[in-house]
Amino acid sequence: MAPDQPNMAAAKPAPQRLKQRSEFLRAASKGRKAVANGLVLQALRRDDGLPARVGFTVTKKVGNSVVRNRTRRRLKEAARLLLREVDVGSVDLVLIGRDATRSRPFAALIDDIRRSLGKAGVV
RNA sequence: CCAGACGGUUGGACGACCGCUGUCGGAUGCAAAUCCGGUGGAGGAAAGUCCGGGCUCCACGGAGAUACGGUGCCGGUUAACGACCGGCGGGGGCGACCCCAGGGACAGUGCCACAGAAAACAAACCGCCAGGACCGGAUCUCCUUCGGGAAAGCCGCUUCAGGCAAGGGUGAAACGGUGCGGUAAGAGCGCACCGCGCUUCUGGUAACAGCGGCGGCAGGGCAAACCCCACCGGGAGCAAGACCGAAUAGGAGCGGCCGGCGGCUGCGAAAGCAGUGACGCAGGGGCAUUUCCGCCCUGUCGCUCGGGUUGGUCGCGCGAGGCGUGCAGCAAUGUAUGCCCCAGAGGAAUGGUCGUCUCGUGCCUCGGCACGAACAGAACCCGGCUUACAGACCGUCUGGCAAU
Repeated sequence: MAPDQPNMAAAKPAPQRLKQRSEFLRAASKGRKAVANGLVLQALRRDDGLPARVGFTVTKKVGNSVVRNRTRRRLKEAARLLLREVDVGSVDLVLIGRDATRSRPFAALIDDIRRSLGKAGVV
């Protein structure tokens, strides 16, 4: 297990969260949408120079609260790890969990997000 | 050893890396913050939201009545309860044990389908019974003109007015059951036992139980139909509620009162008087404080109405608290004492990934390889109840089998 280089991580903090319902609705109606095996991505470019923000949506259709918690936590962790190395600029991202999000291999899940960002024209 | 009953505990373990959040300490910084280190971070049900409380706001003079809702054997426990514990009664099981919405049906109203004669003033469909009348039959006796006639009891049919409720049949249920006596036939009509009601005595705090006595016997079921009786109960809920922001806020309407200067309107030759709440000034207030500048509001008092409640802080975790031990109690529980501080989010943290082990299932070369890890996620807190739950472990007891 290779220890992290102290100067390489650059102490990039976790991305800000989307919190307002109106922000979610705006991303859904005006943003671009990309569907992958493990998730659905909605992306809305803001062009205001502020850092990217991420929101998560897991509906009750996916399962009970334990299942929904686990689904959202995997998405959250995958997004955190990916956005640490990929700069997406000023954009609002909404990650929507699906049934497969829970069982998808973690590396594949990260790759799903990466390719969805490309499809949505963010990167 | 097998089968079973009851109670309790537990609810995967360890490590590495990368994270989130509360808190403590330190460093940097004017500050906001950032970094480093330590430490805490989901459940037995966190669930359903079915009861009971704390807490908060609203309402409320006392007492009673009524309405509505709830509870309902007895005693105890508890802050309280519809909970719990111990009993009682009824039912089930060979047993350990389990189940029960368990006050009142002589206060009243109502319902009881189908079947059945009848479902609640008691009554009588098929029946059973002695009697009267008519008819028929055989038998005995008497009379005879030998054709037959008379009379008696018996049997049968029909019918009349009665007695009866044993038997049949219907039903979940029909004025208690079995047996013997009794009778025309029967019937608690009489008797014995059982059941039921009342009751002396005994035991028990009580529910109730036991022994005895008396009564031939009250009277169907449903109160989870209304109802009656006893007891209990204000309403809404942390999106409660409080503060900050922004506070002396500010806006609209109505009314009262007052009027520094100018302006405007009316009267007047003028001075002035009256009106007009604002167009300007002065004065006053706010933007943390002082000076200047700037911006905003503004006569004052009262009443009414509407907008704003995307933000921040508190409420918010030392509590009917947890663990251990002693004592009291059959127990629920109480009490004494020692130790401990044990989540606090807010699109909502409590995690993500990988590895080793554990357990389960499947496959087979018997040692590995795959797949899987019960139910389920705090949201103000506490006591219960209910529901979901893979597996593992412990204790007590019952019925068998075997051995001693």
